[in-house]
Amino acid sequence: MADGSTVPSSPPTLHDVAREAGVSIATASRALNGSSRNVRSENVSRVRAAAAKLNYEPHLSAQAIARGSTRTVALVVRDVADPYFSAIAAGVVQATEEAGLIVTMAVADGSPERELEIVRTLRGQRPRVIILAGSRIEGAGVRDALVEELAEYRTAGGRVVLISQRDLPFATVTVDNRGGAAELARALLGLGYRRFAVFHAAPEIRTSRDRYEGFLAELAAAGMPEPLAIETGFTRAGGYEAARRLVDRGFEDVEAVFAVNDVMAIGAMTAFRDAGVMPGTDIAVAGFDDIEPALDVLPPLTSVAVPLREAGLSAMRLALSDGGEAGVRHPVGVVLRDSTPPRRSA
Amino acid sequence: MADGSTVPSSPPTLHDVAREAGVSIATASRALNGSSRNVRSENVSRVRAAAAKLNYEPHLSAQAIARGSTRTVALVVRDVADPYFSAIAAGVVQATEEAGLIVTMAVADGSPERELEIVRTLRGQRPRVIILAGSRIEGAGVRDALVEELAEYRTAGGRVVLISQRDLPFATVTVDNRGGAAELARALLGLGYRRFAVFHAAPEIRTSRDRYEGFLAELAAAGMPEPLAIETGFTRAGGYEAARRLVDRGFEDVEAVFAVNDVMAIGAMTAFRDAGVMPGTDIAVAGFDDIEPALDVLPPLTSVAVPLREAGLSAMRLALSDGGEAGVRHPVGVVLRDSTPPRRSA
DNA sequence: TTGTACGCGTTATCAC
DNA sequence: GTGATAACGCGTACAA
Repeated sequence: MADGSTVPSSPPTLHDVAREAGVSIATASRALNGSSRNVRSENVSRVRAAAAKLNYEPHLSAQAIARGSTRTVALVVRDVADPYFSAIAAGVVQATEEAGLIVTMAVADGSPERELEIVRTLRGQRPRVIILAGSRIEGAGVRDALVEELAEYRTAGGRVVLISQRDLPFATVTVDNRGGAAELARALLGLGYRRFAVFHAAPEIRTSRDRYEGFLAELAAAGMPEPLAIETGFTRAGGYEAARRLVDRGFEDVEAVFAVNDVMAIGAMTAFRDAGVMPGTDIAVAGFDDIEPALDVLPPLTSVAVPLREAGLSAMRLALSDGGEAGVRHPVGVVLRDSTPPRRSA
Repeated sequence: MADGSTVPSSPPTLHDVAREAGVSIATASRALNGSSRNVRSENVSRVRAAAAKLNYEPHLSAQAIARGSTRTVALVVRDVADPYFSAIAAGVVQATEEAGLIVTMAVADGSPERELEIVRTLRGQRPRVIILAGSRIEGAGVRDALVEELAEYRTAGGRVVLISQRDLPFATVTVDNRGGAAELARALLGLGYRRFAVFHAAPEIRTSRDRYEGFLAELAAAGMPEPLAIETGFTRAGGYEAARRLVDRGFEDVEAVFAVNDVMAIGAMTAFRDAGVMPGTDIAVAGFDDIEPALDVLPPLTSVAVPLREAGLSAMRLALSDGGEAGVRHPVGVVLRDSTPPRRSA
């Protein structure tokens, strides 16, 4: 029972490295990450060698507590599996790793209460940054509680960045949802469509509301009749269900459907087809986001391109460049495809 | 300048709570999360009230260092934006949150070296669990280094779980890739197909290799000629490109394409269509994974259903129920759709 | 340039 | 039941 015992051996500490290198703990610390260069280069290499030999890796929690700040970025999304959020997450993770930081992830699942709870417990992590993507915080008291919580966090030195949620006193990266929807409306009008249905989500979801309103406003400005509005879930299943409802009630004179995001639009296309209604032929369909699958469905989906990954990158950039409540707004662009073919004028 | 100064106020500590409640730090600690029940209930509520009033949240790093263990689960994936991995990640996150733990995420981007580097620095987090999904570790020395690194981590009390990567001395959750591919081959033979092309990825990607080999083995067992193999990327772009190559060379007598995952298959379908070759009509296409978009493309994609989210859940379950090198293997099932219509016998 | 010693916020081990 | 106090692993004055 001399040395070969390989039981729960704990990882080497700075102490071990120092001993191995024959220097003090302080010197070892300085040699490995000292902001001060005041260490004899010979000792530096000695310490580095010892660290490498022992396969030493500094205990991040210990560093955090000693330094008074962590290296983590907390990301809160509605749903990782949704391509919209996973694209944003990909951008956040990339930028975070490039900055040498660590991402922690939490899923709010569309519940404002859950989101508030997450933010509350998140503070225990003492993250450097909190990024909220796709929150749904228009609901009365929860909203205020969340704002207060975030404000307190910021007062303690944290950075808050919201993605796609403006009107809150924090740095924000948005996309021009209203403008994009309006542009889409103009494009569809230009193609000859006149009677629309809009599949939108609950107004608490800001993204949905902005797109919905932008579309409506443009239609109204063009003197068009009000479109048929169907409220449903902000998901593929929601789009599918809304399309079924539309088919069931008989869609009268509706010529084109605008679903406020692509997964809804794609779900709707499949529902139409399942009901024997051919998207692109019997009814036009347009979405929003221009996620990858939009190219792969048939007919390819008309959409509004949103730089999702870029939004994630911007969020981190914003967080690191301690700007105030500034915000960046990404432009979007309509992409016309075969799901909305030109319509022969009535 | 008395009390209203709201500058960088740091978050309340246990000390503050104790003072506010009029008890000692030790009592406060015990009242909030002490495993020992030896605290007067009156004091418990007093402390709880103080904590609530101050909006106290325990410093996780401090707890980690005091307790000697963190509450984090480290997840390493190839790419968050890929629906395959985001589905797995969703499962992992869900199970982790249910267990009251925290997920950190890192992206390996398909590089074994990067993955090794990630695992190395990950040890600094002292995570309770490391989950590797979709690694690519068959490459010579990197593989051994990774195994050694993980083994060392485990010796220090950490739990390692691999998803979709067997043959390594760690707990593993796999899906029956070989069996599923063989079953798919049988099904396609049953539909009357005889001449195949297979789009597969580099053999270092174990998942791809297993599916490829399973498909080949079944074909061979049935006395079929060897299929045309095209190696490409494990992504949508890879599938697209492989399909282009197949079209360019003229695909002779190939009747059906098996792409080793759905995103490749979907990319291939789009490429075929772009080239004027109608998938399902001019050429059959089958994939693997049965991700959601498989239902939305036209024709709907024949695939092999893999319980991705379940795999993520299993991984966490495995990690928490300190089993040894055990493993779970999820069954898969062929789902025939219109992308592989029955073929009139030759 | 280096080492000693203290502090970070928390838990755990003691006495009381 | 409770309160000092010593850890935990590290950074960093301060002194040498």
